[in-house]
Amino acid sequence: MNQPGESLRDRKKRQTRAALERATVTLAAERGYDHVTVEEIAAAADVSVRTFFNYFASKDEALIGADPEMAPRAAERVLAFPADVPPFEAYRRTVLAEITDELNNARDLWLLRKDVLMQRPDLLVRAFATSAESEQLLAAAVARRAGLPESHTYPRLIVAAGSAAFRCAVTRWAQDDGVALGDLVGEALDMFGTGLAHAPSNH
Amino acid sequence: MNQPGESLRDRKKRQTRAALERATVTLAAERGYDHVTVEEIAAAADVSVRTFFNYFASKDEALIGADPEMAPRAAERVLAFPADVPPFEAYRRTVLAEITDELNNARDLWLLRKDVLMQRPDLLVRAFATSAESEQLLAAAVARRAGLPESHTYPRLIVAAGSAAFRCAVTRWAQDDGVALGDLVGEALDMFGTGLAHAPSNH
DNA sequence: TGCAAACTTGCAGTGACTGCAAAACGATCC
DNA sequence: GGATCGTTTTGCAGTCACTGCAAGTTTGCA
Repeated sequence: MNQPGESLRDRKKRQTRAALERATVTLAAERGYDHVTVEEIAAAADVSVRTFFNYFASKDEALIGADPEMAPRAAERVLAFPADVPPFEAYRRTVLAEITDELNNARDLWLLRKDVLMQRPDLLVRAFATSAESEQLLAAAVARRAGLPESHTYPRLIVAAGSAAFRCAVTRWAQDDGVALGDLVGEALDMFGTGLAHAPSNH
Repeated sequence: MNQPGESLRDRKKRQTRAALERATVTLAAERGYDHVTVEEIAAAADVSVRTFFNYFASKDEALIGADPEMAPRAAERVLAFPADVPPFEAYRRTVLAEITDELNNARDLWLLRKDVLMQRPDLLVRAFATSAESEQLLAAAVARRAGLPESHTYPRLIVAAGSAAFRCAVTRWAQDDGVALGDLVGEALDMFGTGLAHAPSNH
C-alpha cells in the first residue's frame, strides 16, 4: 500500500519533523531559547533526543525549521518563470512566493519565532549559516537564468541579497507591529534592485 | 607608568588575543577546524582554556579574529568623510579601507583562513552572526550620515549588503587564485550600489 | 611598600552533538 | 499471514564547547 509519493513512513516523518519544529519554537518562545534543552524539546515531541538530531543537525536549525525541500523547490520556481522575466525579478518573485506560502502554512509559528528572534537576533544569522549549500543551489538556478557561469559573482550576490533582505525585514517586522512581512521583504529587495547608491529622502 | 592608551596590561592583552587568534587559524588550517580543540589552541597560545573564553565568546569568533574595536572604528570612519560624500560611498570606502588595513597587518593569517573557509563555508556566515551589535553600530552611523532615523531600512540594508559583499568576495577569493580581495569586495559593492536589477552581460 | 583593580586560572557542571549497535517498525513478496 | 529486508528509532557512552564561581596572580597607582 503506497500512495504515489506519500507512504505511511513519509507521513510519519513529516509529522515528527513538524512536531519537533513546533515544540522547539513554542518552548523557546515561552521560556527563552537557551532555557530550553534539546531533551525537553524531544520529550515534548514524544521522541528521543537522538531522533531530534536525526531530523535537525542543530537546535538552531530546528528553531528556524530548516526545510530541506525548500531550496530545490525555490530553484525550480526560479527556473519556471517565462524567459522574458529578468533573473533578479524571477528571484524576487520566488522569494515572495515562498514567504507567502510559508506564512499561509504556519503563520502562528512565525509569530512565535518573531518573539524569540527579537531577543536573540544572532539566531537569525546563525540559522542562515546552515543554508550554505542551499544558497549554492539557488545561485546556480539564478546563474542559469542569467546565462552566466555559476562561478560569477552576480548570481551569488542576488541570493546573498535575498538573505540580507529577509534578515532585515524580519528584524523590522519584529519591531514595527502591523506590517506584513512580505511587504517588508519586497521593499528591501526593491532597494537592492534599484541600487543603494542613492539614499531615499526622509519625507 | 602609563603611555597614553597603551599600558603594559593593554599590550599583554593585545598579545594574548593575537596569539590565540593566530593559534586558532594556523591549527585549523593544518588539521581542519573541527579536529582542533580549544584546549589545544589554548595550549599553543600558552594560556588556560578559561582564558581563551575570556577573549573570545566562541571558537568561531577566534577563527575569524573578531575584533571588538573594529565596529566603533569603522563607524568613526564613516562619519569622518566630508559632508558631500553620499552615505553609501562613505560606507563603501570604509569597508575597503578596513580590508586594506587588515590585509596589511595580517595577510598571512587571511591566507590560512582562506583554506579553512574553503572547506567549511558555513563558518564565514556563522562568524558574522556574532556581529549583530556591530552591524547595529555601523547602521547607526550610516543612518546619521543619510539623515535618516536609525529604524529606517536603508542604512541596515547598506550594512547587510556590506556583509554579503564581503562573504561573496571571500568565497570567490578562495577559489580564484591571484585576485585581490579588496578588488572583489569593491566590485560586489559596486553592484549593490548600481542595483541588481540588470544582469551584467556575459562577455 | 601596600592596596585595589584587572587578569588568569582551575574546577565542577551543563548541555549540544556524534557514532555505534540493537531494537522497533513499515514495505514487500510469497 | 508470515518471512524478510530496508528504514527509522532508540539508548548509551563519549567528546567537547562553554559558563559561573572562587581563588590566585599580576599590574597600576599612591
